Amino acid sequence: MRKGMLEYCVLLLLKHRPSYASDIIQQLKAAELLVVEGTLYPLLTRLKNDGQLCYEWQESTQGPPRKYYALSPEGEKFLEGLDTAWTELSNTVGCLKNLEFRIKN
Amino acid sequence: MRKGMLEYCVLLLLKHRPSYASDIIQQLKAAELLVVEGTLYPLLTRLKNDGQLCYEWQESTQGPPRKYYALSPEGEKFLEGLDTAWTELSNTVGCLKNLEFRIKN
DNA sequence: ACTTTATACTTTGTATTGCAAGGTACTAAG
DNA sequence: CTTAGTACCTTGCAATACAAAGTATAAAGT
Repeated sequence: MRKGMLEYCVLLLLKHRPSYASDIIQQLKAAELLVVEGTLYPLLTRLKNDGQLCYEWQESTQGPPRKYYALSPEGEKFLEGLDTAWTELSNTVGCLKNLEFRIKN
Repeated sequence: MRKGMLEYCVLLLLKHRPSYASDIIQQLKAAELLVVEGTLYPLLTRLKNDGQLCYEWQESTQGPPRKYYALSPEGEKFLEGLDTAWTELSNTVGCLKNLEFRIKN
């Protein structure tokens, strides 16, 4: 069911604050969404290639440098579209659940 | 983004009322979820093969007979699991959106 | 110096899902 | 007996998620 939602969740996170992959995974885990590297890295690369994200390398005090991703202006517009889609999907499910509710009572 | 949500929506509909494919498509359209035959038929077949749905043929007054699908007891349990997953996903997105809200104001 | 550990980024192969497009079959009307 | 309407089904392709394995950098221990 989470399919396709990851993109939205990652963009929401990055709008809040630019982050690098491992950090994103930790933040999503805090929001109870488990993602693994093999899922996230290709997603970030794809969003960058599509122009929705940009990144810059930053040194780390504890290991190799990190790729900090952030939303591009294009990405912000794209995210607004996803916001709309999410709202509509939410409404649809709510509508279908109410249907179920009505029959039960 | 709708990936994986269709299954949930279809099961919600069928819990409400057993239906056949073309009718399901119409009902989903009424809930503003556009689905096409090439998506729905394989989904129904898969859910039936997994034991979540069962069906029976019923004559129609206006054309060929229809395959009415309904939830099996197993399917009802499965749907409860999806209900939980949906609630959690909703919470996760809400959480991530609030993060965004806080930074904006 | 060299190995180990921790951190971070990347790639490959596979399963699942959604969809466009095309096909089959039954019924009723002309 | 052809046409139109309805309904069901299949095939091939693209996109997404993931497991698993690989590469690379830096710091700490020996």
